Amino acid sequence: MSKPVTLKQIAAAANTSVSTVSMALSDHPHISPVTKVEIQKIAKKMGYTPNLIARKLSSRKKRTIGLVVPKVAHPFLSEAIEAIYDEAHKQHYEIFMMVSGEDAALEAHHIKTLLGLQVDGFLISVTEKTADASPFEAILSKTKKLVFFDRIIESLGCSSVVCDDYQGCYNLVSFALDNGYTKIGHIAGYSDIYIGRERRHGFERALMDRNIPLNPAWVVEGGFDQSDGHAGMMKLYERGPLPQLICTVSFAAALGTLNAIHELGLSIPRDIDVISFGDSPYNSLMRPSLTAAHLDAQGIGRKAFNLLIEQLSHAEPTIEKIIVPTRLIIHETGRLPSG
Amino acid sequence: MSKPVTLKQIAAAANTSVSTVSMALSDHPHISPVTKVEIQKIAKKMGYTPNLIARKLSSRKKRTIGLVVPKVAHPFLSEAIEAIYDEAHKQHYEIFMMVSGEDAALEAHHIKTLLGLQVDGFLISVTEKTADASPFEAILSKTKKLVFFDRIIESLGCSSVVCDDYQGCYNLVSFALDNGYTKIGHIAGYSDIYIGRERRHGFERALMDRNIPLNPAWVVEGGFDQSDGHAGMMKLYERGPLPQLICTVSFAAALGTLNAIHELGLSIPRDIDVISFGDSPYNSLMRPSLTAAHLDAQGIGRKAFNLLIEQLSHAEPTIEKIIVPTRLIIHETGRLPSG
DNA sequence: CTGAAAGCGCTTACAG
DNA sequence: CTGAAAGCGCTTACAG
Repeated sequence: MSKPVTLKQIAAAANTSVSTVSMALSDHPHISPVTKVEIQKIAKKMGYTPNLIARKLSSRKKRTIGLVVPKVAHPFLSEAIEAIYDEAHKQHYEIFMMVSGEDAALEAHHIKTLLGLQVDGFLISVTEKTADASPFEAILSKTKKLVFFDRIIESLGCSSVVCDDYQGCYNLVSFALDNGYTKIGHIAGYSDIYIGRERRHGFERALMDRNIPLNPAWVVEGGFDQSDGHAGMMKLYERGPLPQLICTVSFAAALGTLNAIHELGLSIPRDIDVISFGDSPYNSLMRPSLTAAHLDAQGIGRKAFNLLIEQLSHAEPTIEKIIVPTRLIIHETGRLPSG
Repeated sequence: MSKPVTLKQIAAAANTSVSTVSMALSDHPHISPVTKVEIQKIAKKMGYTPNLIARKLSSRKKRTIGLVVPKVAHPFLSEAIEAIYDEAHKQHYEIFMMVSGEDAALEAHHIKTLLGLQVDGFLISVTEKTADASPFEAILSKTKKLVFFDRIIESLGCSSVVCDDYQGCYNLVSFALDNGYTKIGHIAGYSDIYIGRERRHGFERALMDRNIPLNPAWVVEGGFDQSDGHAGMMKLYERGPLPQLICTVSFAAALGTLNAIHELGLSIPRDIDVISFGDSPYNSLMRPSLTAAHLDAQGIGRKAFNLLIEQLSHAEPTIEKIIVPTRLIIHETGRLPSG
């Protein structure tokens, strides 16, 4: 490493002091235009790159926020992350992102690191397994701001931005009911996870509101992944008479469900039909394409960032929960009840 | 912000000096076990979190690498990013990631920021539009290490990790040829972009090696996105007699091509068939599922990281280019030539 | 084994 | 308008 150029060296070259150079380079009003131009020219010629680490240490403002996510290669999260980065750049903030890999211990470790990196605030989407709230309490106890997005910890009473799991699933199932379906099942997530519970409630409420009995044998919990959808479908099949239609808790679960349907030699919509909470850009290319509730990942990312920035300006902690509606995407499925 | 606890405060509480506390906390051999335990206990009780910014400034080792990517919500990149983060964590490195959003000016700006953040080295996948090599030369001129992955700048003669675009496309097209196809078209990227050129060469060479004439009317360049695939297919249709099969330059382009085929009322494989350079987890769910060349995004990310780390240990710059083979995924398409 | 001191590269009052 | 000085919180030789 050839040593980088420092203010000191520029000061020597310009025959002036470090503080003058510092002020000149940051366009401080106390410095005369002439010397400013002069110094800036010299700095450029010497190939000066300010040491941001030193700047962060000595100045009050950090303009950095810590982002902790469970995954990156994930249809929802990758979009939310991109939106957060974009929004941060527009507002001249830096993002330090850490990836927990669905590992709660690693998540806690990353929070500690980010705290050490002196971020102004946190944007966090928790692990599937996060149970211990103490890492988050540590953030709050240092009076740093924290906004959860998508995956939250309810017990903490923090600000958060989530999609409307309950209403979105309610609307999705209602669409099928409006089209004449009555026997509807649910391949669900876990009820001890917020989004799983909310979606399931939406499903149940849609049936209740139309006085349609809920058949417990048609509801199976198991997770949010493709393999969980596959396992769920297999379990429903084993249990006996199938419902007419299944609402899956995620798009990935829908894919697994479709795979299972395929393997079982069943056909859609004759034997069974599928609608999905969660959409994908690939959906419209699939045969059949699935009627689905679309989550606004970018909107959630943007809103989470802006909510955090807003809270940064208030000294007293305020709690705000933003619920972003889902959008019903009507495709081929969910429309033709099989007699 | 309640001020964070510092070494100074711990030293006061422990009735000792800052340097002793510093050494005790970092388990330095010069400190007696008794005081170490004592100090560590006090530090814990006071809720000490080391200021990593200060540590980075005063110590030689940074163990931080800068990652610059054009996008995050991208099937290949999101996987590569995740693998890089994972590998970095395993080797106790931190990643500072910046997203250029396919904007070359922003990319240059991010590089400057990362340089200011004193990263040890760079992992970069360039923008589609990156033409000016000077930001990268600036990195090299500061004798920092730089490894390109996936999207590279050839003229720079840098270390890089890419997939085998040429051979992968060659193998993919050869598969169709082996199955009896002879009239094959190519919806290509751009030839002024490395991957576009390489894939096109692979396509052409596969035909040449079997003495099959190349019909220039069946090759259309236009880009790598879904919309480009759609436009490409439309253009081919307008030009007159279609080939039997089209090899697309990317999976996204394949999706666009399929959409266009659908709109045109054509059927697969009767009227036209499609194979794709680039795969997707959704592929197997599609009807038809596409025979495709699979890119090992995780492998490329991991190899790029490890190559950079290896180079960090050598003082003299060494140039190494790693080419990761693609894997042929045989699905429904590319197998049944229509008479 | 412990501590005083210098230094990392910058910013920011404070004098002049 | 310019500069000397203190300080950000740590690490690292160097004495003792």
